[in-house]
Amino acid sequence: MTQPHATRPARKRPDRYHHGDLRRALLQAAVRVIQSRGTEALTLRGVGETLGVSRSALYRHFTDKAALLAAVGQEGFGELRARLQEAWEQHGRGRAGFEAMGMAYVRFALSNPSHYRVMFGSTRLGDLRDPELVEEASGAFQALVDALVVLQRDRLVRREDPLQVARFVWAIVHGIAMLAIDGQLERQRADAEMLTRYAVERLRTGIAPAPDA
Amino acid sequence: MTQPHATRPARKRPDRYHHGDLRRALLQAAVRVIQSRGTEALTLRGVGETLGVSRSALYRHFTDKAALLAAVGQEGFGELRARLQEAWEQHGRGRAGFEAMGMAYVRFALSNPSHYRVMFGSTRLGDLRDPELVEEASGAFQALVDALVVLQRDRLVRREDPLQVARFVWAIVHGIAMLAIDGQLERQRADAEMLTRYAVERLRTGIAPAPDA
DNA sequence: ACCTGAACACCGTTCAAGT
DNA sequence: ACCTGAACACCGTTCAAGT
Repeated sequence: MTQPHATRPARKRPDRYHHGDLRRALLQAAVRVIQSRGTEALTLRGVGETLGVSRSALYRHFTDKAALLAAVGQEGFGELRARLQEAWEQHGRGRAGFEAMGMAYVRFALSNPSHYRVMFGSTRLGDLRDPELVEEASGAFQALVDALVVLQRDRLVRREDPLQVARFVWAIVHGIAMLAIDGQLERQRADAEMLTRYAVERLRTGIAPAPDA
Repeated sequence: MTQPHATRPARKRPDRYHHGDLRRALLQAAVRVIQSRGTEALTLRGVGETLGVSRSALYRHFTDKAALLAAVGQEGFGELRARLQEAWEQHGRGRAGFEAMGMAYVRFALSNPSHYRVMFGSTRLGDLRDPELVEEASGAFQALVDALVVLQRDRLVRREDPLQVARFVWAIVHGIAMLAIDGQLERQRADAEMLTRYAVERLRTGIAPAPDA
């Protein structure tokens, strides 16, 4: 207040030398670009420019573009896990909760298609897979395993290896999500949600005719 | 035979002006690069060079790189349909044939991971989807629908909308294939095949406990 | 420690020009 | 009709240099 408004506090100066938490800013900017304009549109020059930073400043915080994408993917798996746990807990940790998880999974993917693709695509970029990305992906998968163990305890799911059942369920929602994202379902969102509901029901009883039919 | 061997038939001259069927040659070269070194390694300059042709010759036959990739994807869907039909017909068009189709699907994807990715990824490249690619993809999907209709007739599958059942089954094998390709299953091929077998069985009877359990 | 700016080796695409 | 070769506007990455 005592200063003339020509010299603002440092946090307002866009041309200052050090950039608070540049790594975090770069990551958020990358996520924003991917969300709004797709992964193809993500360029290191572009994110640097929006942050008012040189295009090579990024290399102080990420070894290369693949590492940046791995961080984006990691962030996505964290969000996905949160959505799955919310759905499970807010719908009674039973059959309804299980269906809600499936819907939440597919909705997350369709609401963040480019981000979702990076989550699974960036594991193969770079020679060795980013261990932190793998860790976060395991966390999301574990949310599914945990739910299945509860369903098994309540005799709603066969008592087989929960990891195997979880992989099966994961493949189904991942398959639906990817088909929808890639435009293989006619009316993307509506068909994906209908298919998810159908899948949850047929997952329970199978596609063989009912015994009394 | 009457000509001296210094002047061979035109088809043997590698430096001739016109290139028999350049479009076909470009497509095959692109498939070869994608198979052996991945989609990232596919450059128009590269395929031109291996064919001894300028890098812009390609634009006489494809509107751009996305169109070339769409043609690659189209070719892949044709091969996939052939594999599915083979498996179905050679295993008795029944329950065994259905499982064989599932295995054939996943094996095709794991044997041609980059090609498989292009098949599904190139639908979103380009603003309007290549109609020939869509057509070929529908053909592969139809092989699955046809099999399900037979299974329904023989009372091995519920008599619901076969398109819906087919989408469900497709999502499962696609999900397994994508997870395996992206390195989300520990031992890629072994886990994918085990999971496929498991899926076919649980697909039949569901994951709910058996009625007499 | 952190960032810059020029340079390098790549891309896809276009277009006037050749045959 | 079909292809060439130079040019253009982009990339990611490196590295000596600045503060």
